[in-house]
Amino acid sequence: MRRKVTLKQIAKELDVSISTVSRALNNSKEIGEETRQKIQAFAKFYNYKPNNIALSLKNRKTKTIGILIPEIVHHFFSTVIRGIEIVANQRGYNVIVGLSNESFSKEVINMEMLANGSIDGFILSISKETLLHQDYHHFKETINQGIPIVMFDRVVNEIDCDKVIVDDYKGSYNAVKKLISNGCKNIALITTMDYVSVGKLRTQGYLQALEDNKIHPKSSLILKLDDSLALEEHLDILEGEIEEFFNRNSQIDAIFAVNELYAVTAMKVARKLEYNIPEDIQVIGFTDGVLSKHARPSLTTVSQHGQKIGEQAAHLLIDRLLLDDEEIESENIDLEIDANFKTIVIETDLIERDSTK
Amino acid sequence: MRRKVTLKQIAKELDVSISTVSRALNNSKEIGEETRQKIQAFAKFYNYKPNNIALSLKNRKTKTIGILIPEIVHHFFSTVIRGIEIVANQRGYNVIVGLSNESFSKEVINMEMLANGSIDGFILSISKETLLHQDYHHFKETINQGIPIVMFDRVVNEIDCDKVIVDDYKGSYNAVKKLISNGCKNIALITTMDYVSVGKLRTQGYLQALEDNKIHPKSSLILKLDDSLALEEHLDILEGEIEEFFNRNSQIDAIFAVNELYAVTAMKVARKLEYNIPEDIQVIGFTDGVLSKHARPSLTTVSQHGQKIGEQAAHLLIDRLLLDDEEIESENIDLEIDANFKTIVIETDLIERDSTK
DNA sequence: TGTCAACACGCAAACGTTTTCGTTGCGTAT
DNA sequence: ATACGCAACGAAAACGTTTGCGTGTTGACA
Repeated sequence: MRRKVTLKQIAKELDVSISTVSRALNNSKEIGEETRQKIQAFAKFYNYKPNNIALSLKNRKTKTIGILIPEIVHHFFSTVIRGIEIVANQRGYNVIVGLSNESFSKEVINMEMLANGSIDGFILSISKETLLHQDYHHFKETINQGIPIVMFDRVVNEIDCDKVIVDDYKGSYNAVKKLISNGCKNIALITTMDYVSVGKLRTQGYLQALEDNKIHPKSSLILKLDDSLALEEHLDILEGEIEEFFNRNSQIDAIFAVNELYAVTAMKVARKLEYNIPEDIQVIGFTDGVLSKHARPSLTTVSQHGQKIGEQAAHLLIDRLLLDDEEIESENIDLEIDANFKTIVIETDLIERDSTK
Repeated sequence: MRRKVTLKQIAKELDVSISTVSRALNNSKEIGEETRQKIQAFAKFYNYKPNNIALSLKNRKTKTIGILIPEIVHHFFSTVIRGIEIVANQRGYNVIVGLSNESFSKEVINMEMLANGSIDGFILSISKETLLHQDYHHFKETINQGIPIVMFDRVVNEIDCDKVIVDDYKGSYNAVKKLISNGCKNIALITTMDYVSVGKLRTQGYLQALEDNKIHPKSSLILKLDDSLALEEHLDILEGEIEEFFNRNSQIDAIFAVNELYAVTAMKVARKLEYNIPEDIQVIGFTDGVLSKHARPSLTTVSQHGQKIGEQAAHLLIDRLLLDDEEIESENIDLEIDANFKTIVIETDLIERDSTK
């Protein structure tokens, strides 16, 4: 077992000083050609690579970004991570992942853990519990410590930072508009509780699309489901809820669901009740995941472009990190002033498949 | 913006030495009760938290583990990550994720990047390209530098390290046995090219199950597909291949597929060709993902328990890291001797759903 | 021959910790 | 009064880098 070689060891071996070795390896022209060659050859032979931790300590930056998301076994979130990772890697950053599991305390713990020097900035999506409690002190403190945050998808106005969001409103607006132009009159909405911001926006888009087309929204056609039903183990309960919903509202001719699972479950129930899709009932879901592509019939969805979201978020964060560097170098003190936070909106696409006409 | 407070700042402010502050905060009894209280109160007020990077440098361990996987938008891999993250967090570790995207060079780059001090050990699954080239020098070098590796799922005998694998052989053996006991005579296998070890093992299990039941395997009933077909964009090609396969072999009464996608695609094609499932053709897939649960009919699968794999892998790695620590403290030099690598086999389960009788 | 660049390199500080080894001051036993 | 032990704290090294500054050795030039 041969541990990694350090500058000190090289220096001792070649009988020069540590600084000489460092400069030689960094191709400083302060070092004579001969010694430089010798040192570089030696270093190459022993496969010298500078120690990242030491560099991090010295430079006060780690070149890694922290990702904090509620769940990783989830098509959307993992797609975002992929986008982040690609850009991060391109630009010389690593990613360290923390999972909140939708829990407030885990989110706080994870954040504090990583904020103590482990990362240069965060990219995160807020956990449901945090959104419910509306307690955002950990975000504020982190930002106050000079650690930039980029939020995506589940964001919140109270926090001043860069954001990347999906146009949930327009996405569902267009989806519902599509259903209307396909001749649907009684369009049902299957959604979640309101405290998740994206759910609220998607509901608003639904309502607005109806109104703009002179259709009076009926509250009976809106099914609000508890989040816990989205868990795999409660799938049958979810089906039951939706089935009752259908039975209460036999006039339904279209369904817009705020996520993929609700949509495919609705399709499953509809077929069980002997509705034909898309002839009797047309269905559109939000979030284009693996289920939508392979459902039967394949599901028309509002695609969120998760990877692009991740890429944009990573660019935003890294841009800001580099900007901060420059400002520190130029001893520019008006850091507070030019904060200039951006919110990037990623447009959704309606991917038409077989669940709509 | 208030940057994080350091020991030095506390020391200066309270007019004591850095060492006193450090000891006071660590509750050393070398420090007088009074000063200790004072320092702790001050530290608490300014929310002092030790800098992780400095600790890492001092302790020569980072308390983070590197995960290196081919792909993250993948039910199995993300499930494994979740398992790793849970255990890692419990035991005080962070996880940093690198994606090889099935590429050899990206795997090497990522590994070298992280091996320079950023992590204490690796948990990884080998990329297809690496398996194809059979070039494992980067694993060997990493291990040689004293950085332990735990491999999962896609492992390789050439490398001596801890491993967590699925019993691919027995899993597919039992699946095929089930099909046979359900009365199937002409069981087709849809698999990948051989160089992915798990694919090979699953094929072997298939063959052995047939032989043990006096069924002569026919090569015409084995469809080997190129991996690239598994990509979303080539879905129609995949369907075409499978459709031709069906047409060549009209006697097929069961299908065993080595992954979820092949299985559901086969079901889709079978239905298109007006076979009934499970009456005419029964189907079993490997890898229990989201597709299997929601396919129509729902797919009987061999479940791999990805989360458990991740948890076991994390335990193996962390156990070894702690073991190494002890050995260093006791200056035990016979590190090489008691390597004692384990291979944990996670048994699969056959989850019976509606695609089998 | 003396002066002064230019060159090539070493010293030491700094990043933020922990920890070993002192160093005080003071009370107590001899 | 001397020695000794102990409590309470400080100085400094170490982890592995980078970098500003100092220094010695050249060579050229006046």
